[in-house]
Amino acid sequence: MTKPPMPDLADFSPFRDLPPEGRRLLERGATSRHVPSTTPLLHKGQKASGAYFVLEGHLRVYALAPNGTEATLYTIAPGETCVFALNSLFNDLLYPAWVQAVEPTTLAVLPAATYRQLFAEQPLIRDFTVRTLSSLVFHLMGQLEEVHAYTLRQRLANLLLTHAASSGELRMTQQQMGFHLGTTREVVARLLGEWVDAGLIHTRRGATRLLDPAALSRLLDGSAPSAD
Amino acid sequence: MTKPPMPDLADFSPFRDLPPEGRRLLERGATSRHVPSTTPLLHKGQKASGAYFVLEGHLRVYALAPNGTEATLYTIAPGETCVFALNSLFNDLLYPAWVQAVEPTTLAVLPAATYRQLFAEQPLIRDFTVRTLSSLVFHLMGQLEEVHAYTLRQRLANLLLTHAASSGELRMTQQQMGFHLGTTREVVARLLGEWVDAGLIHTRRGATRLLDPAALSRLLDGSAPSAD
DNA sequence: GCGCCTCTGTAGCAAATGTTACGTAGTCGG
DNA sequence: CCGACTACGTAACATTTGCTACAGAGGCGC
Repeated sequence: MTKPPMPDLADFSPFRDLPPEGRRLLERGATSRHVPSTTPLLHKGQKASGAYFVLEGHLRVYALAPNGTEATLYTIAPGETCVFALNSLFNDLLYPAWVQAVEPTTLAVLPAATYRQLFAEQPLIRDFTVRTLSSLVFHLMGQLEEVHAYTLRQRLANLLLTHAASSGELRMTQQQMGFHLGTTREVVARLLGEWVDAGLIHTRRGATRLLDPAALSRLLDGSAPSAD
Repeated sequence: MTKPPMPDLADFSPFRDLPPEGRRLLERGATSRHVPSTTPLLHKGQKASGAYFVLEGHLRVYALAPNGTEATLYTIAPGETCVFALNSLFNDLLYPAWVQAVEPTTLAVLPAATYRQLFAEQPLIRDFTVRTLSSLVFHLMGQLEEVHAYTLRQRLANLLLTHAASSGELRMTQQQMGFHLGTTREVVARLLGEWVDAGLIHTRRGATRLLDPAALSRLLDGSAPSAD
């Protein structure tokens, strides 16, 4: 198969709309990098060397517990940036989590100096930066609240409801769901099992189909957890 | 008692170092507001109307679970800003948590328009904003990781170690520790009780004294939890 | 001192979650 | 069809955490 057209950083907002001198900076500084699936990109404690932008694919940012269980903090889709980079760029803080490509991913990397210059000179980049950081704060606060406020059962129901494609099917193994929620496969299987018995969902290898989304939603508030 | 000198926003970094036209903006726009202790400042879902800066006192940002348990997300000390405001300023997102004064607190409030103008015109304010957001992202990621990766026992030990004053004493009721960690007083009492028996700490009304910080630190990694 | 309030210590039970251990079923390549 | 691999189902058990209930102890005002 022929290579699909190589995406370019300059095609993405906000870089697309930069004035000429901004684009010239990009062209001079940006490099591109391809990472195969499941490749770890960044370790906890490592220092990020520049601003990373996802052009194609997906990155996953996750925490890793001493006992080996993972928990997804957030994911980064094409057109978005790894805020860890921004963090390190402006703060000299070490990155507090791990990053991994979940599918073959193309990144653009801007050296810290270039990004800082863009930030100083280009209002578009400033707004983009603040908005990105700000959304992330919002997202993280939501996650943090979720962990404290909801049971695993509720969070799993929420995962199914929010991530199911329009077809009503979530294509994800139970192991992946476990990682996502910071728990183990067995626990996920147990909970899904309950719902299968109750006729709310149907499971098969690698996917879960929602049969009664309304009933799942109801699980989210009522604290009465199981069927009795 | 005579009023202590009223702190002023213009005395704090980065406002202190603004050029004259920046300070003029401040003087015209900033208002000051005093909040007594334990006053709720902001509800979840409310929209923040401006940028808040703490001049005196402390604010606490927390999540509130349906069952009533709280969990501190972060606190805001004098000289710091409520990033929620920044969030709402730039993103039109609703604030995802609650805010409360934990002691009598004086705030400065900058209208959104004023802050946006400062951000656009003053490099100092830009840097301050990004650095603030960025530290918060860092902090929240750390918290999120902590919740997933460590047991309550470890998180409590960590709380004692990191928050104890230089005297080796933490002035906080067990109820407050519970709120902080998102659990209940009884659970805190049980864990502290273990450590009292083991001679690691000494408790009295309203305070906990560390007797053997080294032993507490050791609890943080070894997954062997209790004494046996 | 007395009453009232808040903070602490403790015990026992219930629920949620993690762990261990195995068996089954789908998928793929030969 | 066979073997290997991966994903899933399930059961029993250990641990952790939350919840209820109550008793004692420190502090404070009267």
